[in-house]
Amino acid sequence: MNDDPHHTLSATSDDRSPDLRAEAFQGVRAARSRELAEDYVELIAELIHAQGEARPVDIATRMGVTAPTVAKTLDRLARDGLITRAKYRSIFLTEEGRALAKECRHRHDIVLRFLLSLGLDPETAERDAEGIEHHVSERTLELFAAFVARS
Amino acid sequence: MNDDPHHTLSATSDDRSPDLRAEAFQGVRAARSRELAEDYVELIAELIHAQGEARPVDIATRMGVTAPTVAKTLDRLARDGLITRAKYRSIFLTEEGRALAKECRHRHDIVLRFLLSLGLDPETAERDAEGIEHHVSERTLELFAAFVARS
DNA sequence: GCGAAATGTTAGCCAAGGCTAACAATCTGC
DNA sequence: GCAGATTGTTAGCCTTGGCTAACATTTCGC
Repeated sequence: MNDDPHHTLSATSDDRSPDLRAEAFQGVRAARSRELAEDYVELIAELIHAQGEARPVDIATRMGVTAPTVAKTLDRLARDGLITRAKYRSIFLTEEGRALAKECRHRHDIVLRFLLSLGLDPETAERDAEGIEHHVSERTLELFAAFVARS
Repeated sequence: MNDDPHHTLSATSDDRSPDLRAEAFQGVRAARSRELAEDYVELIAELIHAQGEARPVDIATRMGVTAPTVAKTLDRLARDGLITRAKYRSIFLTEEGRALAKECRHRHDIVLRFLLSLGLDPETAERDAEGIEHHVSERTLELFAAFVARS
């Protein structure tokens, strides 16, 4: 797997070409730029389900940010076609937003259940899942799901 | 594990208090703000090991960004005490930078080996590890390491 | 050792995602 | 139905992390 005789840095030293490496980082950056939108859409879907509507104040509370930050982010989501909103009214997901929410929920669920299967306590599992879910490829997700099913 | 009779949203519905939820997101945001610094420091350590020195041009190539972006980021790292640099000279890690690099390398290794143990192909494993490593708690890391050792 | 190529820096632009302060609208209780 | 509380918006500021264009320095080839 690795015939570097030195082996000093690590047992999994990264000998990929700089280009491949650069691609990986670009992928990570792309994922990062989607993360916030995914978190919002997922939360909005949840609020609509749980309370019948999604209000900025509830989003702010649950995201741990201030109301103006929520307003600005919601404007971006609307611009990007994920939600619709009217002044002083609660928020609705577009078809596209609902699709994204569903997909995120699915990924979140699998990651969370995977971590729980490994034996992680629920609170840490929830925290880690929140961060990890946006960085898991389709292939990895399948492996996680298979592991959960097997356990 | 979950006695919610509805069970309509998901098998792992999130009934944490809004405050706990907000904390989780704050943690994720904190992790995000550290990510770039960690990636740079890790890469700088690697370059120093592999080539004897870390030059901005190599960082730019491997991170997939332009030279001015690297320059600006390096200024922030210097401001934050992770590296030292002189104009037109190559980059050095401070004691603190070296410690961070070591820690990151360790986390990266475990996550990567864990993904490989699950049966993921090396290229995808490397890509996913890059994104995941910053969002894995100490507890989770231990579980990953234990899994690798067991397999 | 000089000129060209490679590398590094500076200036200035942009968008995202935070914040506070100030104001506007809606909702609630009486 | 109005006053006060709650909620929502707007304006303006900041940092981060991207970019291009322009310029400065260093290094390399000969």
